[in-house]
Amino acid sequence: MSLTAFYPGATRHLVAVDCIIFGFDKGQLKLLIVKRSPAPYHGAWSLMGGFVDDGESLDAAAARVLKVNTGLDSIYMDQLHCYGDVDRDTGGRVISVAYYALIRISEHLPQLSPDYDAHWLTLQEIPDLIFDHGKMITDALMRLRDKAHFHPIGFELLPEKFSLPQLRNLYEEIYQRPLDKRNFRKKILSMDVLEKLDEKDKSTSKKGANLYRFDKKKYKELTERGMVFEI
Amino acid sequence: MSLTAFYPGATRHLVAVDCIIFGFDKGQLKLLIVKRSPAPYHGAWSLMGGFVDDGESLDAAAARVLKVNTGLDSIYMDQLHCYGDVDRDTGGRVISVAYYALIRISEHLPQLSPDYDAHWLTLQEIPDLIFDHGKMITDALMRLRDKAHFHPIGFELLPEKFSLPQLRNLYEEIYQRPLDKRNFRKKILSMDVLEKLDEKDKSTSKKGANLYRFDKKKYKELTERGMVFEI
DNA sequence: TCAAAAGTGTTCATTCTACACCCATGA
DNA sequence: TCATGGGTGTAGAATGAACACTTTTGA
Repeated sequence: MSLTAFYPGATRHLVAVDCIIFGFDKGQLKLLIVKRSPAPYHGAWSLMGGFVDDGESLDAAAARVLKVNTGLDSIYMDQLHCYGDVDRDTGGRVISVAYYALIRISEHLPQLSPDYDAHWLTLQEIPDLIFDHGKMITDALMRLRDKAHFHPIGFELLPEKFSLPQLRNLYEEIYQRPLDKRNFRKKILSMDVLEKLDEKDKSTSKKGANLYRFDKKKYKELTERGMVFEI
Repeated sequence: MSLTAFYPGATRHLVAVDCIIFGFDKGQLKLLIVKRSPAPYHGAWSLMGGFVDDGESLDAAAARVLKVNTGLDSIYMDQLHCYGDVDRDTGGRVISVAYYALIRISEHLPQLSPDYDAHWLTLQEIPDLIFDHGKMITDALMRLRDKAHFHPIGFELLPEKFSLPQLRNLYEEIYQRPLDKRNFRKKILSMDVLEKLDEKDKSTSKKGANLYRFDKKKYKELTERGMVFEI
């Protein structure tokens, strides 16, 4: 059964996915940005992207682009928005579906090989990007804030074991404002979704900070009983 | 400068927009659903949709589909999500960008002409729809709830002049739970974005309910000063 | 012993929730 | 006059925000 039998004459479009990749490293929120090799705009900064293939879902295309560029698998990804202005890509009409991804830099990418031309940049370091990629990043940041507020996605950016000061630091970066140490601790612990480990992280202080682990199972149980995660 | 010079060999896709159209009438939240005429699935229930043309942005395509189907212009529309599973459309691979729209039924569409085969149905009346249109509606409802919570989009569904009981009724429909009369009134009035008119709506009671109007200008001023709309 | 970060409680202000009676009016 | 929906206030509970000192330990 041919497609054009049903939908004759409709215009076909190039459809791409672009990935806004967040990481958290040395207390700072960072984005993975590449120097573009394909024309047009060779050498310009851009997000990682690629075209959606035949027989490939959008989600799969986004996962593939991430995998090809970073080698990573099983990463948290979520669709951000579909960008469809006619002239958004100066190389021709391309509709782009943007996804954002959250990566544990420390575990997965101790350092990117420099010849890859991919760089972890802080929000302040982000240069001008091609097309509407700058807008995509702005939108992704807003989405990250909104989402992090009511969903436990922050943990996707931290190592499996983390300290409360680390976690607070992360949220301070995401929200771009200071959070009270005691109130933060009270709130997150009151939700009862962190497992306190018998281990300390001594890398940032002599006393050492207790390590915790996010308990997914417990979180699921509690939300099913109506608990609302909020931080 | 030809596109394929830059992007040779990339697959082109059919891209559609589908519209989830919300209305509020007789105290009930409703959706505009059509009986589909084009093959495949002639006669089945579906959302309004259409293909994205060459030289047409996604937003423009969504607005066009709405205009063609309802005659309406300048309607609140917002992108919901881009649906891209390979087999989502059984007639062939079509990527669909879903938009939701909010319509003042009372002002614009007192009644739809029955020969249009478009129908305002309550959430309970919605039949099984083709493809993933049911999922789109579920997603749109969740989005409407989230958005209505912190943005004054409810007013898009009401006539310009409305009473507080009417407004409360709308939010009860959106959230699917009863709201306390006094607390609701207190909250919405405390935000100081409603203009109290010197008019009453006597259609639902002998005493009559005072009419109000949403003051966009005031709302804008207040949000610029940091006020957060929440209901 | 001291510098540096981790950890800990309380108070006050604000917001949320629950709740019941009078009012205006057309039938 | 009465039935119907519109309109109003308060008290107690819960939550949020502000704030300072003690603990641990490696250098």
